[in-house]
Amino acid sequence: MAMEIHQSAEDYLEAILMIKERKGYVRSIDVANQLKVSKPSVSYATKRLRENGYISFNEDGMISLTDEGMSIASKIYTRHKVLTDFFIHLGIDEETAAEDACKIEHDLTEKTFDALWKHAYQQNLTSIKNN
Amino acid sequence: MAMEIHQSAEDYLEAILMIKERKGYVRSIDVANQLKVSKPSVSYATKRLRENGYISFNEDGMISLTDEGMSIASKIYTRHKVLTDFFIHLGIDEETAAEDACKIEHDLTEKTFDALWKHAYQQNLTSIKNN
DNA sequence: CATATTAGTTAGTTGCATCTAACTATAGAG
DNA sequence: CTCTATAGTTAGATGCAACTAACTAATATG
Repeated sequence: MAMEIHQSAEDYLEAILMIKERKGYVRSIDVANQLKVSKPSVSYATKRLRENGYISFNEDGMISLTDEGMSIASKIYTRHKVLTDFFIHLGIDEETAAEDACKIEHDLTEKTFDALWKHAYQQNLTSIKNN
Repeated sequence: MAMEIHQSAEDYLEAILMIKERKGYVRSIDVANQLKVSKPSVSYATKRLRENGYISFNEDGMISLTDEGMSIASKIYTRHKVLTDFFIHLGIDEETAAEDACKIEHDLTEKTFDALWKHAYQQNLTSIKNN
C-alpha cells in the first residue's frame, strides 16, 4: 500500500469526490469532462487507481472511492477550499483563486498547509471557519 | 520567442542564478549538484535553454543567463525568497519553508503572488520589507 | 610521462500522462 | 428491428524529463 501518489492521481481522486457531491454518482465520462482530458486518459488513470486500491467500480460502472481514496480526495478537496477562500480573502477573483488553489494544493507539506490554515482562520475568514 | 516555459526550465534558470550569486560562475556540474540531477539531465536541459535563448555558454564552458533568462530566473528567485520568508513568519522551520516555496513558486499567477506578497508585507515581515 | 580525476556529451532506456483513431457494447428513437 | 448516439476500452504515438552506461577531453598528481 501507500504507493507513491502522484499529482495527477490526486487530481482524479479530488475530481471524483467533487462530482460525487454534485451529482450523486460518478462515471468515467464525468471525470473526463471535469478535468478536461480525453476518455482514454481517464481509462488509463482509473485503471491505475483501481489497481492500487483507491477506487472501485460497481456493477453498473459507477466509480466509488475506497476509504483510502476518500482519505486522499478529501484532504485535497479541503486544501482546495481553504486555499481558494484564503486567496479570495486577499482580494483575488474567484476564478483565479480556484485556479491557483488547484495548482498548489498538491505541493504544500502538511505542516505548512496547517500553518496557513490557522493563519487564514485568524484573519477571520468566515467561510473557512465554517469548514 | 516566449516559448512555453516549463517548471523544470524555471528550476534550472533559478538554480543558475543562485549559483552565480553564490560562487560567481556556473558550470553544468554545479547545476547538477544544486538540483540533485544527473549530468546528462543538465546537458539536455541546458541544450534546450540555449536553443531557446535563455542562457549562453562562453568560451570556457561557463553558463550565463541572457536578459530573457535572467528575467525569468529573478522572478522565480524573488518568489522563492518571499514565499520562504512568509512561511517562516508563519512558524515553519527554514528547511520546510524553502522546500514548500520551491514547489509552489512556479504555479501562482502574478495576481495571486502579488496579493500574497502585499499581505505578507502588511504582516510586518521585515526580511521581505528589505527586498 | 603515465595515470587518475573531473567535466561534459552521446546514445539509449524508462515512466508518466497525455493524445487520436478505432473498436465494442449498450440503450433510445423512429 | 435497425440505426444512431453515448460510454468505455484498446492500441499505438507523442513529449517531457529523468536515468545509466559509456565515451571524450582536459586537468592534475605522483
